[in-house]
Amino acid sequence: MAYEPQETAEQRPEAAAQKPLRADAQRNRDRLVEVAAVAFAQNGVDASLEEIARQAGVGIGTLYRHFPTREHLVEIVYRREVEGLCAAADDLALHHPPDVALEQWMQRFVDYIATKRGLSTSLRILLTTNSTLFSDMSGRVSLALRRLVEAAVADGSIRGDVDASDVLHALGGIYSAPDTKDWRDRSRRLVKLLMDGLRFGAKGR
Amino acid sequence: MAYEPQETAEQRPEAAAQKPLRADAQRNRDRLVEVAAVAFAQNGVDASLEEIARQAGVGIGTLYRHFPTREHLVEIVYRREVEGLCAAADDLALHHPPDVALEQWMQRFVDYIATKRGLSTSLRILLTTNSTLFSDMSGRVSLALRRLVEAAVADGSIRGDVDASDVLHALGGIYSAPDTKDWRDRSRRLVKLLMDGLRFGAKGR
DNA sequence: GTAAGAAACGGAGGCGCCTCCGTTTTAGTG
DNA sequence: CACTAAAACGGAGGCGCCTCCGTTTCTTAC
Repeated sequence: MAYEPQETAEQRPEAAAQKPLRADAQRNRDRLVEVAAVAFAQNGVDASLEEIARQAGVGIGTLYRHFPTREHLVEIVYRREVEGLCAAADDLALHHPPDVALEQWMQRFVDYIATKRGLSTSLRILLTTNSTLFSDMSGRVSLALRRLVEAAVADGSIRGDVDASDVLHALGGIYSAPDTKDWRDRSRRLVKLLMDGLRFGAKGR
Repeated sequence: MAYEPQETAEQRPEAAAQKPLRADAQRNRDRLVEVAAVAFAQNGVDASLEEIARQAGVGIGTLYRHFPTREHLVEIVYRREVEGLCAAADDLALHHPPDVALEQWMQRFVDYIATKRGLSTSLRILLTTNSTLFSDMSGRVSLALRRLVEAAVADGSIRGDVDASDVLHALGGIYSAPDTKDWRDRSRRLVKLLMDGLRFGAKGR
């Protein structure tokens, strides 16, 4: 049960430390993940693995060598998307005023959730089976959000009496909203509304 | 969300009220459930449905007509087994002194849990998806146990300062015990131990 | 009985899963 | 370069899933 979270990947022999892949292997692996991301978003996690292999231009054997089970592949795709989402936060912060960056990031968050709605069952299984994954990922997301919010507060473009967890909480409504046709539009409106609320009462109004 | 638990099956048009099956259909359905119970216990819930159909002497199409998905079949089997377990309580109560009836029933409970250990993942999914099923079934079990315990207490063959929930709680250890080879023996010993504790301090000691 | 319609049957067919292993590609080494 | 071992590839094959629809069996009414 004891676990030493400080040690680095190199020191842990069992995970993530594996030697660099051969060039062709790396190439194929990347393509598989890329194709899988699209396929899962389009057809849900039950998308045909054979089809994914075909579209990536590799044999089904190759897919299974890289990802022994469907869940492995789903997990990798999920991690990659969360990382993309967090990276976008930094990127937006560089190229926009803080409040705009925050708003755009939240819109991206909506898009991200949108692709995950079909996957809910399977993701839930994955996340209950592998709770490390969950805390890992939600930690990253809230960290990214925190930076955006704090920058916007510091800059005076949104009100000072809120923090990241308030905003995340407000975004929570997106999850629970019914799965209707207009879910996406509704969510976008919610983000706009939220931003108006955040901007109102800012120092510089 | 509102739900009216008092209404009978006949009054609810959508469920369980369906007209009696044709004789051959009923026969086949029963055989399928019976075979499936054995197959699931032996090979887990991933047992081949084609094999089940074959062993029941029907075509795969027949199986799918009766049970549109694997989960349907698993649910029916599960319900049937819980009902069998509860019925056994009444039966044992008729043919044995109360304390013996209780002990034997607990041993049967161990057997029942034993068959469910392989199914845990799939059952968990089923039970989280369909929480009615869960409360339904655990309600029945604790009711059956309550009758046994109360009879034994009334009769003076076990001590009077316990109730059904105490006993159920004590049995809880069975679940969490590690899944070793000797799990069953260990659990049987646990039941014997528990019974000794219950008999000790009874009026008639 | 028997005739007719309804209900149920069953298995072929098409697809996806995953394993296994003969073939090909890569990355070192002289 | 040329050679070789190791790594990676890929797809055939065997199995299970599930649907679809032509065939069989049951039930009801005469």
